[in-house]
Amino acid sequence: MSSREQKKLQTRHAFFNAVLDLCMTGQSFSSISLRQVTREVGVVPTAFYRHFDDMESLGQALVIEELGSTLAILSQGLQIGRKRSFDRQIAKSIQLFLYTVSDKPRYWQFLVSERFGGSEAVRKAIGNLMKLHAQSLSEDLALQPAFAHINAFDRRLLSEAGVNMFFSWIIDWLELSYSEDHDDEADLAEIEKKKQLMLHNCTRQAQMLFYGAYNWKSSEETRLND
Amino acid sequence: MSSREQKKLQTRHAFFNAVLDLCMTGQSFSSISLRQVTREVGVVPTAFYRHFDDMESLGQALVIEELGSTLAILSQGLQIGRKRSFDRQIAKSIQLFLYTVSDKPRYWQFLVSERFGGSEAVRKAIGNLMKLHAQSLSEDLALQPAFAHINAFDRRLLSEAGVNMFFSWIIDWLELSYSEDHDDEADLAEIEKKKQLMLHNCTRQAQMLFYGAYNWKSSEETRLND
DNA sequence: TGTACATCAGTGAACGCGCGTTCACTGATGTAC
DNA sequence: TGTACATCAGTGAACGCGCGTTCACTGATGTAC
Repeated sequence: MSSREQKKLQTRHAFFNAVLDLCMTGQSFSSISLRQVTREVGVVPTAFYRHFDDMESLGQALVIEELGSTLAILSQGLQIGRKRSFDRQIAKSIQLFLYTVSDKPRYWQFLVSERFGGSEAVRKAIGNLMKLHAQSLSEDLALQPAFAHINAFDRRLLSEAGVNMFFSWIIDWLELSYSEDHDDEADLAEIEKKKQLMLHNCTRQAQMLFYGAYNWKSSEETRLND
Repeated sequence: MSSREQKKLQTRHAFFNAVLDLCMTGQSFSSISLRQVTREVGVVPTAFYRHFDDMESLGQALVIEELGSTLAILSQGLQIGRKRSFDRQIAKSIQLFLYTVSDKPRYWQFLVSERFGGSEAVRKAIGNLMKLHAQSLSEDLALQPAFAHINAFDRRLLSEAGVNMFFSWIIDWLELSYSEDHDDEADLAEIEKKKQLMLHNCTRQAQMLFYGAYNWKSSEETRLND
């Protein structure tokens, strides 16, 4: 790759980083202006068009090129169904998940905030990502003997419910993580206690869902009408 | 109440409606401008300040004054734990929930989109609403014999997981509802089939969670460390 | 290797536009006597 | 009931500002011979 191409890719990543940083200041992606982004990157506004058609394309590219790999890494790490001890595996997986989230806060904050946000392209890109993630979780669960009695369709439903549940924790968890950085040291113990409590509660919620699935009979019809 | 006060209240509601309508066009609340709202209401931009300090306050008031009652009505209608037949009760409750959502699409779309959106005041107001809703669901569940063995703490966790699950369906459900209005008549049967399938899938997801809770032992500790 | 030309990421001036907010105002409604 | 004054929701002109996008440009990097 030529040094010119390298430099361009570098700037492209700077655009992604600028968006993520700006989104951490409390504003949503659709309220961020093209000029704000270029200012953050350190280029002139017109340079934007060398990389993207408009903000919508930038957001879409960010999700597809940057956030996709984050989710993929998580999927690979989880492997929730690969181990024997089903019970402890849930607790460990939740722990891994939440600390993965803390590790790249900007990525997860963006995913959650913009999942139902103002940009259609971004919404769709995130939706696709989550479907892929649910698919991958579903395949993992298929390996777990405890779920052998659940058919593929129900396993997919379970995975989607699981992924949605995991995502519902992210914002609260990140808020706890942030307070860790800003509060004085005396409170650190207090925050750590809160994090342990949240880990505990999230694990319990996940257990209710997955125990439910464990006790589930795929053969049983769900009738809607009386 | 004087006719002048009545007129003012009317305009205040017109502001709420304007925001909801504008949010249905695909843009997020934080990207809507003050002038857009006043244009939609049909008053001059400066008239805005007779009612609200800024857009942030408008959003907050909208959630507290308008959307709170919507959720309250739903809670009242659900009463998920009040009936004997626990199994069928889930199916009926999901059905009621989704049709409540279709009934006031703008309200639910706003709640979901802005739950993690760009306005802190709105985010917090919606968070409070959802906590209240989870609380009310938890109290309902306490009346259901099937959950008598679950302690109050776990019941609260279950309720929060449930409310999050319900909210995760809303956007997909509304998209189905919208397509009903816009597609040609030939496809109506197709869409109705999709809605029935989604009702079926949502019910199954809810059953997994609540069956899980049914099989849950509150006495069992959730240990996090090895 | 050296030269002449092509490419193209980033520049900088300029544009018209919608924005939030100020201010002094109008005129219908409400109140005090 | 009639009059004189107060209130205040909505008006309309004006402001300075940041916005997205256009255009012709610069100068470093890449390529062909």
